[in-house]
Amino acid sequence: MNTTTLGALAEPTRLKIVELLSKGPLTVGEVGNRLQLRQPQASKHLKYLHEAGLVEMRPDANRRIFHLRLEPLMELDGWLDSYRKLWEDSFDRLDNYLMELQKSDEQKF
Amino acid sequence: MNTTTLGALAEPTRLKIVELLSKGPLTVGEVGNRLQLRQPQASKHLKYLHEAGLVEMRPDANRRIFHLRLEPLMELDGWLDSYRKLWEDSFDRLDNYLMELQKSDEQKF
DNA sequence: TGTGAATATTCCCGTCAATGAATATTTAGT
DNA sequence: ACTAAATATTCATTGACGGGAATATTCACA
Repeated sequence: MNTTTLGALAEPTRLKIVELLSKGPLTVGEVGNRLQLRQPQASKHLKYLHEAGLVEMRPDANRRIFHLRLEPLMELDGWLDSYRKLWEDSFDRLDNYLMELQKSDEQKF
Repeated sequence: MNTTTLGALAEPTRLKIVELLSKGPLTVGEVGNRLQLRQPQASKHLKYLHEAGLVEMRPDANRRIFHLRLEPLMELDGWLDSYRKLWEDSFDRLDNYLMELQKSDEQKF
């Protein structure tokens, strides 16, 4: 797994930006407005996200429109695959346990 | 989503520790050996992971056995849910596009 | 109670990154 | 060319964190 992606998401403001952009592309100013950021901070965080590959940019005259890149999130999702198996296994074991419990309960009647 | 989890995973060594512990519990020393860490670094990273809730500890006499906690990873998985929909949608659109392409190809014959 | 093994903690240092303030750059329209 | 709007960059400050080295703690056992 790529720690660059994780590092980019590990900062609260940047995580909010990602969540915001998941609903659609926005300009720097719009990101700043919605998250109550000063303009330079919005620019900086978006630059960081861009360098981390989490975001793409399309210039539009005076402004720059940012939109989310899904690839890093897909990679993260892939990384989680092996862990998903782990907790699915434990749910299976819990299921078995509960079914065994029920069996032994039934024997009481 | 919890940035604590993301922050803990964003450091390469800690990510390796998580991956290592996904295969089973280990002592501090064993973690250090397998990842070529000096003992204090192993201790520190495991402490960090513990405070972030990614790891649990069971004392065993002289030693401490660490094992992975799945809950934070499950939370991360849940956070990814909404994004999964996004790329599944784009795959759907790609499917549609390819099917339209095929249709128009067929018209050539 | 003394010893060795396993682990934790402390201190120092360098680096990175976040913030705020100020300033520079780019672009469209006149 | 000039201006205003949108955005980027620079600079200084501060705090977090990672690595290394040294030391402290804990525990079983004799």
